[in-house]
This record gives sequence, C-alpha cells and structure tokens, in this order.
Amino acid sequence: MKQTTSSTIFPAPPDGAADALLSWFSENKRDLPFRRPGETTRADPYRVWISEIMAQQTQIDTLIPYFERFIAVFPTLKDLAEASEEAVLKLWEGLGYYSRARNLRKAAIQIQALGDFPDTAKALAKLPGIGPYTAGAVASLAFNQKAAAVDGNVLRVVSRLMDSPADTALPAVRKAISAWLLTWMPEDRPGDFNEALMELGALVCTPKSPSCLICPWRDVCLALKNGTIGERPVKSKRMKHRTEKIAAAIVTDAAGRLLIHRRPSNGLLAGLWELPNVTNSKESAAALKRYLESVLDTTVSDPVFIKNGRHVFTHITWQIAVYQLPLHSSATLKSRDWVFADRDDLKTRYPLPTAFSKLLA
DNA sequence: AAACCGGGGCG
DNA sequence: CGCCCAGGTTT
Repeated sequence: MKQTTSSTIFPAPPDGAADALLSWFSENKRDLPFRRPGETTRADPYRVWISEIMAQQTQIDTLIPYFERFIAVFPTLKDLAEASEEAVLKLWEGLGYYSRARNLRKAAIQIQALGDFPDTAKALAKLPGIGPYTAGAVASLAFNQKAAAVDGNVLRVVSRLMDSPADTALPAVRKAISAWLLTWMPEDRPGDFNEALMELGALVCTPKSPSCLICPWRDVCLALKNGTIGERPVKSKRMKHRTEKIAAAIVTDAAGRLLIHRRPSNGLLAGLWELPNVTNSKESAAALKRYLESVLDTTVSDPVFIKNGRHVFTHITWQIAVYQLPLHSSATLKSRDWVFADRDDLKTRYPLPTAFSKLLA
C-alpha cells in the first residue's frame, strides 16, 4: 500500500515522472569535477561538500575554476582543517558571502575531530555553514542517503511540474515540498534523483525561456499543460535598498606600497581588506584627510580626486569617490589591521573584495 | 519571521 | 544598465 499517511501539499506525482527524470539524467548529466565516484561512496564527500557550499552562490560554470584552485591548494579535509583563515579567504576572493569560507574551515576542524565524515543529514546539519539544503545534498549525493535537497532549482522544477501557486519563499512551503519529494524518491537512488532534479533545473527547466520541448516531463508537466510556466514558481520576498557614499583613498608610501586596512571581524565583508575610506561624510575629502592623519599619526597632503566608482550589493549601493594621496614622509602604523602592501602581497596574500579591487584595475 | 550577507550573468 | 539569481545565520 502506498502513502497511507499522505497529507503533503501536492497529490501524487504524475505516473512515470521518476523514471523519465532518471533516464533523462543518465543520458544528459554533465561531467563535473565533484561528481567522480568516491572510493567507498557514491561521490567524494569532501568534494561534494565544497562544491555545494560554492554552488549556493554561483552558477556551476563560474564555480569550476574556483573549485579546481581550492582542491589544488586543499586536496583533503586535513589540509583545509590546518589552513589559516586568511588563506581560505584568499581562495574565496571574488565569490562573496565570505562567512561561508570561514564556516568551511571551522567545519573542517570539527569533522577532523569527529574522525569520520558525517553521513546523515541530521549529523551534517550540526556543522557550521550547513543548513537543511546542504545537509540533504551531501547526505544524498555523497552517501546515497534518502534525504531531500531542495534548492532554487528544485523549487522551480517542482512548482512547474505540479503547477503550484504556493509561495516558495515561505519556509513552510519548502518543508512541504521536501516531505512530498520523499514520498516518491526511489529508495535505491536518492543521490541520482536529487542530482537529476537540480540538473533538470540548471539545463532545461531554467528560470527564463526553459526548453520545454526537450524536457523529459513535457508530457506530464502541469504548468506546461496550463500555460503557466512563466508564472512559476511564485516568490514573494522583496528587499529594500539603500545608497551609501564612500570616499576611498589610494595612499602609497615612498616605496610605492599601498595602504590597506582590515575590516572588522563581523558585518559586511568581515575580515577582508579595504582601501582606507570614510562613509556618508559631507566633506568627504576633508574627512578622509582627517581620518588618515589620525591613523598615520602625521600630516598628509590634500586628497586629489581621481575618479568615481560604483558597487552594487543586494541591499546597498556604494557610490565611491576615489582620491590619491602619495606619502613622502614616513608613517607609523598603529595596529596589525593596517599594512603597507606591495603589489605581490596584494595579489597573493590579502583578500580584497571586488568593490575595491576593481577600483585599482 | 525578517534582516543580513556579495558578486556574476544576462538581455 | 537594470534586473535576476540562493541558502545559512543572526536578530
């Protein structure tokens, strides 16, 4: 008997949907560096984990070079657990959401202490940086455990298959879809099933202009049948935006080294390095000069305006005025959060967010 | 439940 | 250039 305790938000999936999906996947799956078989597992859990954390914020094609570099520097869990935070951040430079890099290292240390890589969604979810999605993804893709892994791709694919008007921004809807997927996930192939759902979302059931004509579900998809593909999935959340004016300084010493500052260990771009700057000041050039004089404990020349820049985050737009201040007298730096960095160290050592690195280009 | 956390791709 | 994309943590 099937589903005596059904009560999920959807009725049973269309007949043959699982078989059609798995057949399509076996013929169309991409050969990706984190999908090669593990020694004793479906895939290497360390690689799956790293790739899933990276995939949370980046499309696969963009992520691959980062992944390859990361694995080259930290080939094993042990290498990552023994790395410095700054070394991990440097490899993460340009990917954004830097707390994920810090959590990656913390979790590596915890897994080392455990001895074995956690192999259930429940155990994985205890690690920093691993929530419901990543826990399910690693458990199923690496260990073939029966667990849901509902990301944006899966929400879209499922919403369209069932022509669901449910708001996928709501945690309750995500939970309901997870529970529903478990009711028809093939017992012996959770990893293939989850990976196939995500691959379908990435290659065929894309957000805009999906390739419905070649979709394995073209005959059973309810949104396609009802002409509502463009309206699925339904998502409610919208966020506000604010603008900040930043005055940033390019300060070089007599040797041509660049003055940089480490940001605080919490908040936006935590722990990354930046050009010295002041925010939302009316007399920005004068404020910048005062700021630098207090930091360097010496008088500096008047800032010379160079150019304007602009950087857009999800919730903030920075309007950046860039000034130059060459130093001729020597300056004393008060803390390890201030450095004169030469060109080579800037490239290899200090993680600089895109907002600033593009100003120097 | 809502706010915070970044950068890249695309039309 | 405006618009879109996502999952985990913190408040």
